[in-house]
Amino acid sequence: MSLRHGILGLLAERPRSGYDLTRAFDSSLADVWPASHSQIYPELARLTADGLIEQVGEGPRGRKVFATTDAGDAEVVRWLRDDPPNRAVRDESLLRGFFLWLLPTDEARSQLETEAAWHRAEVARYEAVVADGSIDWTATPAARTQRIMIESGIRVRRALAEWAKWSVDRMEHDP
Amino acid sequence: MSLRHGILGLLAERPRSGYDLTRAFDSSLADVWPASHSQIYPELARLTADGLIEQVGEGPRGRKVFATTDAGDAEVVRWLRDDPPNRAVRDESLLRGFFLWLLPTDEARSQLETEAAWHRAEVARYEAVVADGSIDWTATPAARTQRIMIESGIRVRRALAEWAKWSVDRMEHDP
DNA sequence: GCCTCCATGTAATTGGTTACATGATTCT
DNA sequence: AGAATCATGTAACCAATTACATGGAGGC
Repeated sequence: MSLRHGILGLLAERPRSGYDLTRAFDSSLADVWPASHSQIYPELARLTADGLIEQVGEGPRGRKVFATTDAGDAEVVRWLRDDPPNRAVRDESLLRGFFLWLLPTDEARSQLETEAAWHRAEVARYEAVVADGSIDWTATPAARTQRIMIESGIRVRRALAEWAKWSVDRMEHDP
Repeated sequence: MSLRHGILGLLAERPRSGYDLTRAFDSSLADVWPASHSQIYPELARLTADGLIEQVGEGPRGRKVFATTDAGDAEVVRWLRDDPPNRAVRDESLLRGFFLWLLPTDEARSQLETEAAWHRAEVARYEAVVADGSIDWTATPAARTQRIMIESGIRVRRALAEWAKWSVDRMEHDP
């Protein structure tokens, strides 16, 4: 139940509304665990019913702000400590890769070049976030951790960009 | 509909049974698109009903061998050409990373060391497959493509192993 | 005779996506 | 006045996991 724990983890940092959570799952967490508001709002209701979070405030337009309860904080930590990570990863781009031999060589090559370009653009996007002067990545434990997680994104994308280029070169002299 | 196209792609290479497909989704494709037999058998029925595959043989223990039809072959190619890849990736290990600041530093460090070790072991596993003398990676277009896809696994895992080590070092002098 | 692997399927539940539905506030 | 953004929710559908269920063939 990763969505559940993702929400708990975000609320353990600071109180947020469903809308705030939706934006977090759509920006910083989008590359590891995307989630939409239609999933988040019902889960907030369940987490409240289970006593792991509670509403701690309200705002304009019916905004409801939630925070973790002590039980909720304990549950995230328990999850991190005791639940073994589910290492199943689903990546449609790479699945397609397995079947590229079904296309004419030049089309396959062109698709891999598109992949390389996409990953390079992602690296640039991450690097721009890191270089953003308005963020102090040493300010809090959460910020330091976030800096580390951005680094994982940079390195994975860079590896995939270089891999895609390597594949194109390899196909060049071995069609 | 990635499962559907994954099955079509595998059957485009050569005829297989549901059991064969299950093993493929559990070995070579496991790292990009895991799928279990309980998903595969109903999908084979749907693909048959849609005229994209057909049963071309049978074997002991009720084994049914399927192959793509011309329409099926055309559909995989159409998918590769026209459907933009869904780039949403879900990785629970990395999601957990975002919340490691909730653990005492030494526990967080130890978790990252476990990650590094796991990724290094995966790299070794892939490298053993590549080094397996009984496989000729230049024999067919499909084999050449598979070699390229294994390389993506090696490079991504290596990047993550090195990232995890980098994170531990970073936490060392900046707790 | 027993164990392992091969081989196929269904059912119940959970998780996730897409579409539907509504409305307040703020900015220009 | 109109557009963009903030803000919440539900419903229908599709995809995936886990559990249930069964049995044949081959090796030892």
